[in-house]
Amino acid sequence: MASEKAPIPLGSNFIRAIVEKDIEQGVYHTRKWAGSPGDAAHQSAGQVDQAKIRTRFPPEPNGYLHIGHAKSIFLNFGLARDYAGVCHLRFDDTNPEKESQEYVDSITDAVKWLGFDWHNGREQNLYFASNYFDFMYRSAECLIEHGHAYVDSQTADEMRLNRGSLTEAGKNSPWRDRSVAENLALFRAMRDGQHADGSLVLRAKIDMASANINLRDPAIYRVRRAHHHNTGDKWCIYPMYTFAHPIEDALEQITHSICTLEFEDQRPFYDWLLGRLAEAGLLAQPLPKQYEFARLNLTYVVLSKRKLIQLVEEKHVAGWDDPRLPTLAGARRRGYTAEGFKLFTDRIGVSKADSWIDYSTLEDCMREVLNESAERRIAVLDPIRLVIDNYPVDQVEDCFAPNHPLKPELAKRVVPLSRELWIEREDFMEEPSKGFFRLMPDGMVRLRYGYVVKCTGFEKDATGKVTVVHCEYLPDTKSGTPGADSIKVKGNIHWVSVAHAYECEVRLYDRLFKEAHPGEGDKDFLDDINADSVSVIRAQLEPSLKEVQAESRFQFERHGYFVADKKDSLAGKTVFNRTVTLRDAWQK
RNA sequence: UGGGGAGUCGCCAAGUUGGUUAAGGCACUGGGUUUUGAUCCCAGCAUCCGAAGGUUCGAGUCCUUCCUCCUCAGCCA
Repeated sequence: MASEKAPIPLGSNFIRAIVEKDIEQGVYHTRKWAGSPGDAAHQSAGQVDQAKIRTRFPPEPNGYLHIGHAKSIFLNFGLARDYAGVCHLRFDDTNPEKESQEYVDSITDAVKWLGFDWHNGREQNLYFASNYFDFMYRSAECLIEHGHAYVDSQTADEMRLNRGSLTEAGKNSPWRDRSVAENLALFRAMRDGQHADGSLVLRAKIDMASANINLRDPAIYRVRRAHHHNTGDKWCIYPMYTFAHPIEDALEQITHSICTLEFEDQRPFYDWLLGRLAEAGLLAQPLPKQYEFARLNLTYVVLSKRKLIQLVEEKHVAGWDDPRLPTLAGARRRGYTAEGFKLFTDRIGVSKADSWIDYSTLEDCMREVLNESAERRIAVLDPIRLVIDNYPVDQVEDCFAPNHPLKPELAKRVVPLSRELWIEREDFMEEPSKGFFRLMPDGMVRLRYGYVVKCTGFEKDATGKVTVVHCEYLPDTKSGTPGADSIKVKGNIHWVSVAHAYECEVRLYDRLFKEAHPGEGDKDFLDDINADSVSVIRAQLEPSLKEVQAESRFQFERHGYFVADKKDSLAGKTVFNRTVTLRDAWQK
């Protein structure tokens, strides 16, 4: 047995491997944590951190979270959960012009909805980068004092010109060799509002000839007179992401700072900055390390913030929570579940390879979760009348339908049967196509949970459209009675009693885009919008569906999964959204 | 064309320091069960790891060359 290889845990990936190795080697065994973010002095006065690792999910509050973020959330919070660590929710709010409280609120909602929590005992690990502005300012002065940063008076255009190109080295700024005293005075004047927006910028002093352009004296502080959602008008200079992010991680004692691939080139600066600040005694060791994974690419949707904002602002959709949007708020209204997203992220894995996940993979995950959890109900979406001519006019009888075929303990409910029923238009064919085994002239079919009926005729209106189908029922064949199987029929259709039906609004959603890669090439992605991405219908539902709680999810048998819309449903007037159809192997 | 990454079955993705027949999931294809053309069950599904050379008793794992794709030149994140 000892010679057998250990089984590979499901969901094994390179980041888990790194974390496991770090824990095994005790890289963070002596790491301290004073109970809150802080500098070296603060943390060194604390205890050895009980959290084995600290990760963080650091969104910028400048938009709504989407499915791509779900991948990152499950990664970061999941790692913390699996390795006895904690994960911080941190708002990376260093650019006041784009950020707002609305986004902060929607983001916290979404993370909670996915089932995560940033509390660790009494510790509440919800942070804002803007709360570290004082320390960031101090760090900037520290860099200046050690000759690692300078104030540049070049214009943005000049800076760009002197940055060089991918193949050519950049040129030093004429202001690169200002004295420490002058830099300090200038930087303080920037802070004190004595310089116009854009007139001066603080730059790290590294190497204008570096092959890595991010090391060619990156800008780390800019003058920007803007009202900040958290700090108000206290500051007129704001740190850049490049500078702020590593510091945020270090102050929070993050061990594994996980981001997407496009930040790979940034890692050398991340390490450079933290190294300089740690050697100056400002930051506690061990320092956080950055790791990168491939972001999610999903077909048939757009996940870029710019495009999502455009869809919302130009009203191509009804808002950030439009059920067709890949935002988490939209997915929630669509009826997608947190469990489904968990399954999805487990299934797609984490690696550094660029990949495209087909949208159907997500839908499959939602189906899988919903199949297990959603109770069954009956709904006729495109009704035509079925009259059982040999059924007594005023008779009503109870039929019993299981609430969940896989869970008998959920019992059965009563659905009333009477002479006139609504059935699905597509369940009747005057001239059946090959393989069709539902209702057809002279054909027999079972009314699900009721009787076997034989079609005896049908009526059409002036346009040739079938309006009524006639049939006769076989009294001995009621489901659940001994004679039920006396006649075997292949077809089995659902129905709702006309006299008892609850008519209601149902929204059938489809993909927002008709192309797998919206806007691919030089097209405008808006041209790929699917004009039929939603159709609002009046459906006939079984009576038990009239009063249901918002966000209740059901499988409408033979159709798919539906959710009671949490926004537009009124008491006694539920509106349903189609989450996803059932798989349908029948090639029509 | 400089730097940094990535290329393993249709789509994802494991593959420790090179060691026997290349995990797993999804999809797909057969077959079975089924009062949802759903679910479920069973079986099948890469002599091959971007390509070509090389090292080795032995290579997806090491070396060389080449190819393809992604990414970086914001006072965005």
